Amino acid sequence: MANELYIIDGSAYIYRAYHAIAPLTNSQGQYTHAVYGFISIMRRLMKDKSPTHVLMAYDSKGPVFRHDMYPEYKANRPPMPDDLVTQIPYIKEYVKGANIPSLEIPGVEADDIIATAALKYSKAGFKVIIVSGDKDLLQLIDENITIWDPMKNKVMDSEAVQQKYNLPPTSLLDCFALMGDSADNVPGVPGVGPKTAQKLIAEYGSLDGLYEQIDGMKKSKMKEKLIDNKDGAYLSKDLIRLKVDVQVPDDPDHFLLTEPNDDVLRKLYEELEFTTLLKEVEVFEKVPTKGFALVTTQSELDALLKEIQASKVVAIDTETTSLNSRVAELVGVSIAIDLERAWYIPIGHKTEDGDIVPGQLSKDLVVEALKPIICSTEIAKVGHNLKYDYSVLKNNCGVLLGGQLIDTMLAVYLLDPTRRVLKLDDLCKELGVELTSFDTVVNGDKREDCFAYVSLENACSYACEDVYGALLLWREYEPKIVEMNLESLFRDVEAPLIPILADMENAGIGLDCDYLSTLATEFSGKLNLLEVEIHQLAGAVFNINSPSQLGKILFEDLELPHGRKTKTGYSTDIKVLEKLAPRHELPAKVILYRTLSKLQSTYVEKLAVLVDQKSGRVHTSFNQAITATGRLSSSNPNMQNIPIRTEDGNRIRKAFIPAEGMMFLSADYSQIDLRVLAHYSQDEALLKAFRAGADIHARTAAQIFSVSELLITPEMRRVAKSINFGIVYGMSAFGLAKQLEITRKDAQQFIDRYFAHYSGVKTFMEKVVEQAKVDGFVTTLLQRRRAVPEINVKNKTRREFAERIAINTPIQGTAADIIKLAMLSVSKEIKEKGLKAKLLLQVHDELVFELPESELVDTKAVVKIAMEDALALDVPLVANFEEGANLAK
DNA sequence: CTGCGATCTTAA
DNA sequence: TCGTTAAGATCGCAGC
Repeated sequence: MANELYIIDGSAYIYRAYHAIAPLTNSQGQYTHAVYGFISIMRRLMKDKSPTHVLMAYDSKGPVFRHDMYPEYKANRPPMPDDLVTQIPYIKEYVKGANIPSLEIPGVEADDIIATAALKYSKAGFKVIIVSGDKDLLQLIDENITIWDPMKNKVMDSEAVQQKYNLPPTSLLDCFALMGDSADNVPGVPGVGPKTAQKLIAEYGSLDGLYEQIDGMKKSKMKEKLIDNKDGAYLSKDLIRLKVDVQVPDDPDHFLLTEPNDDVLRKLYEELEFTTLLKEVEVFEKVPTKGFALVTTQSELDALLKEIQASKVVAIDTETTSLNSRVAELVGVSIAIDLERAWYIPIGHKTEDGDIVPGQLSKDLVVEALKPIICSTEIAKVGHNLKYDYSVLKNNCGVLLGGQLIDTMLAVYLLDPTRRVLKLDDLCKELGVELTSFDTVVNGDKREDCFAYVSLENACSYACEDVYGALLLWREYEPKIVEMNLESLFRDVEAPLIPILADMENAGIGLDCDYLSTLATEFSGKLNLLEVEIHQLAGAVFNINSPSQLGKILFEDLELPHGRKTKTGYSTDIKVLEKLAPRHELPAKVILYRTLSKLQSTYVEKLAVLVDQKSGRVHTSFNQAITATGRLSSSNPNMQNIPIRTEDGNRIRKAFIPAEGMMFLSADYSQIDLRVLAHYSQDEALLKAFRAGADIHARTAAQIFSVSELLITPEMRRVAKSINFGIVYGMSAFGLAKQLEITRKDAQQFIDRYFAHYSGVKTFMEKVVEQAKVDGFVTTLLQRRRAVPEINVKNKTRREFAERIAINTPIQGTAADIIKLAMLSVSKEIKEKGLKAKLLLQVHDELVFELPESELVDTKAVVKIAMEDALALDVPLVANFEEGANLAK
């Protein structure tokens, strides 16, 4: 394959970057947007094309030879704006630092350098790609020279030119000469635009041809103009013609692209404050591996134990054969006592043949020896995602990880619950330390138990790096946790929750697979029928699951009135379909199809796949470091959104069954969000309502409709319920109107009446927002914190969103705090009272237990107290119970 | 083939 | 523009 040379129209892209990006400055007031834009374009070129040879061509400063020919050349161009002038040196510095070869030649323009170079090096055997959007360069195109415009991502070759201009590239010069160029003040022939010029050159072949035969042209205004402006046309041709004999190096390898000079770039990015770019040229510290040791003999193990004895805090990490902690087998354990000393104890490393790698201590021996440390309540354990290690040690080794659990993943989550980056190696990178990645150490091995095949030495450095990394993170985060008042939440709530969540995951929940498969058969039968009916009604076969195809059928083929539009087309959501249902049978069927197919794919089919064949149960994952408010989340499967509102949904709930002799007990908090709101706001009416044990929705309805609570209709209660929920989310009149399908005016009236009665709520909301504007964050009752960075921005939409976050997070987050406290308390009580009840699920305001039927009364009493006394608010907390042989309501 | 955004639906 | 927090199925496009 021929070598490729990319020639970049540097000056043009400087201007483009300048205009494309909104003004931006560093803290010193230096404008930086053109630099940033230019660098972005170049980086995209480097990334997308990975060029080997590159030439950056610049215009020269001052007049060029064309000014000698025609003093008015480019005379109408305004001078370069001052805020761009000051950015040029930075751009040139970047090009130098990136080691992009460049040329700037006095008296000629970038186009001339490009033309000369393109011809010269294409003759030398290069494929030349000119990076430019300038049409004047199109005249250079031949079989070895193309032009690529990265902004439009369009490649121009001879064929593309022919298509656009109906002329070969060689005729373009003559064509452009007739047209002239107002931007460059090139006169051309007045009255001749692109269409006429193309036609003339196509007809006469060239400018010379045109003027040779001009006498034969039939008399017209155009003919006169052409004759009158012959000089202008030829002058224009000379101006547009590119110089092809400027001085450029003979050896094309002059333009070999070499590795960028990170020191230069770092200095530049630092000065301009390009933080994202800075990350890429950061220098990472190497992990000091001197203190890492492999433990393969009894005496080494003894020595290790002796060293640990004096430690109050150790970092620990398990290496295993699986990400699933219920089947994972221990391959090795690493332990660190400080940033200088770490050990790796290999146990289950295998050869490719599956034989045990010789020289490893036995698992039983190691577990027995480490047990006093692992289980010790006196030694705190540092680790990243300790829930996993807790489970592995319990399931695979029969030991309980004890002592304070210092989970660095939870620490960083509490410091910023909105952050998405939680992986150990990424977090270490932020601190300037690069750990060996898992992929590197297993060398791309895709087997699930790949770590077992890693050599002892490589495993040692990898595993020791992990415990080192966890210690490093804790050294960084601990002072911040203290400083931000998060210590108690971390130590007394999140950390002790780890084993509880691990136990819930390990317990799983029983599934009636036979029942589930009859359900699957029934649903798929119904879906097939519906599919046929829908296709018949539509008069076409299409994918019902595709909103775009469905939209086309409904609103184009059937010509039904469309509602809301989305970014990509017509909306076909449930609201739209319900509106259409009275007009046509099809949307009604689609609603049925959608709900059933959702149940089928998300629940019926997924649960059957996820059921553990060994236990007959599904084991969800409870994620403790995901949500912005402090709630848990659940995945694989999500046990927090099992359907409940519809009959078919409830049939899915029936598939969950307790073990033999056991039953389910579900306990849910009554109106926990509104009770938290009452506590926060100290609103008299709200406090009174909850203290009186009132039906809060009915009471709200009585207020906003000004009638006795006894006369409240279900419809009135529904409206009140919507408002009560909406309040917690910071809803507007618009939102309420949409929800209730009433006018905005009516909605506003409801809201006004609500706030008139619950005036303390309004004050509370205003205060929270006001405080957030000062602090930049909000907190829950247990000091959980969430930053609200956009609370003071100019953009109204974003600011109002931040305000709603500021209102909702303390409420939702405090409710999350409370149920976490309840989980801790209930687990402790169950253990102390020797009850057999097991906590299986948490669904934000609900706890689900599995327990022996014989212990129902006792367990209920324990759960009630644990939940209702979880935290003392200024209103009572109330838990309600449901029991049964499945999860149906 | 993989990743990702958009749309839609499920829950509290 | 317009109601918070999640998970996940599916489509359809962009890029490899």
